[in-house]
Amino acid sequence: MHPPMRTRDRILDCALHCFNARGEPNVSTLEVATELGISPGNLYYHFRGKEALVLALFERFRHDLAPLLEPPPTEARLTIEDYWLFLELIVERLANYRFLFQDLANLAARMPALARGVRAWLKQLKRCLATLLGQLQDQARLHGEPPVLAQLVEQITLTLLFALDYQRILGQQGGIEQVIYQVMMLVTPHLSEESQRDTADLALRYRTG
Amino acid sequence: MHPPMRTRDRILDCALHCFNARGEPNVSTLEVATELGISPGNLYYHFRGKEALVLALFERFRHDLAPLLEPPPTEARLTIEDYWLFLELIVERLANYRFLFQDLANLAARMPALARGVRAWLKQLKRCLATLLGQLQDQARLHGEPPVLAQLVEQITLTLLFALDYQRILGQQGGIEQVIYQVMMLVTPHLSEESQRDTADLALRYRTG
DNA sequence: GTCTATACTGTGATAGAC
DNA sequence: GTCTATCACAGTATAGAC
Repeated sequence: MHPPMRTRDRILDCALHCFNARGEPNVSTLEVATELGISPGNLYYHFRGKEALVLALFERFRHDLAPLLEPPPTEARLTIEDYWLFLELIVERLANYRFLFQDLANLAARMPALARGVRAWLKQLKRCLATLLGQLQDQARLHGEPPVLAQLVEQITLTLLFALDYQRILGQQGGIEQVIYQVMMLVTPHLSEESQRDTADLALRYRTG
Repeated sequence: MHPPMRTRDRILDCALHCFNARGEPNVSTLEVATELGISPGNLYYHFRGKEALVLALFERFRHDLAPLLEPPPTEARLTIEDYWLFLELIVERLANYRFLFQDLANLAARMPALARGVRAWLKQLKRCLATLLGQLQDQARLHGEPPVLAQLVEQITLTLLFALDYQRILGQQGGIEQVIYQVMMLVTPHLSEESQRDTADLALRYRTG
C-alpha cells in the first residue's frame, strides 16, 4: 500500500517520536531532519516551520481519536468492563501524542489556531464523557445531581490531559494503566453498589502505583 | 527596611511577572532586563543564566509556602471551613508562581536540579494533605480505606498542580475559587453527612463555573 | 554594582541547483 | 521532490569601562 512511505509521513512520525521523548521545545527542526537523514531544506518543503508541523500532528491526533468520540451512543446495554476498555482506548491514543499535553498552555499561547482546535476538541471529549455517564445514569448504575456530574466530567478531562505529565514529573512512568485507575477512583463514589464491586475487581488489574 | 529595593529582588519580581503572564519559554532574559530598564549584562551579574533565575524563583516559592506545609498539626478541633480557608492560602501561593506548573515537565527535563527540588516539594505537599485528611478521619468526619485516601491525595495534588493550567487552556481564567471548588468536589463523597452539608454551603460561595 | 559593547551559538527560514 | 548552501536573527554569555 505504501512501499516507499511518503516523506511527509515519515517526518510526522519522527517528529512525534522526538517530541514525545524529549519535549517539543527541546527538539529543533534540524534535529528531526538529521535524525531522519534528510536535509533541513527538505523538511521545510513539506512543513514551512515547526508550528505547521505541530499543527499537522494535532490534526492527525484528532483524526485518530475521532471515531472513538463521534459514534452514536450505542443502544445495547454494555458491561462496566466495556466502558473501562473504551476509556483505555482513548487514553492509549492520548499517550501516543503526549507531547501535546506537556506544555499545552505554552503551545496554545504561541499558536492561536492550535488553541481554537484544542478547545473544540475538548468540548467534543466532554460531550462524549457526559454521554457515557448519562447512559450509566439512565440504567441506574450511576447517581448524582447534574452539577455534580458536570463537575465529574471536568475532573475526568483534567485527569486525562495531565495524569501522564504528572507521572513523568514524579519520575514514575506508571503508564496508561495508572491513568485508568485514577479515573476509576474518581467515578467509583458515584456508582451503584453493584457497579462499584465490578469496578473494584477491575481496579486490581490496573493498579500499579 | 528596603528603600532602594535590591536589584536582585527586582529582577526576580519582574521575571516572575513576565513568566506568569506569557510563559517561561516565551520570555527571554533580554526582555526581562529591558522591561526593568537594566542592561542584560547587569542581569547576568546577578543570575548567570535563565536557569539560575528559574531556580531562584522556585526556591522563593518553596520559602513562601514552607510555613503552610511544615507547622505541626494543630491539636484544636477546627471547623470544616477552616480547612478550606487553609487550602485557599495554599492555592493562592501556587497561583503566584503558576508559570512553574505550566510546563513543569519540560523545565524538569532541562534542569535536573529543579526536578529533584520539585519531587521533594511534592512529597512534602502530599504528606501535608495526608495529615489533614488523617485529622478529619480521626474525628470521624471523613471515611475511606487507606488506599482510597492515598489515591485521593494524589488526585488533589494533580488538581492543585494543573487546574490553573487547564483553566487557561479553556480560556476561562476562573481564578483560584474554581480550583477550591474542584477540590471540594473531590473530597465531598468521602465526608460525613454533616461535613458534606457544611461544605455544600461553602461550595456555593466558591463556585464560578 | 551597574553599565556598554560585542562575540558566540543554535535555529528558523529561503534560494536555487539537481 | 529532494538536496546543498547560505542568510538572518534571537538569545546567551563574556569582557572590560565606569
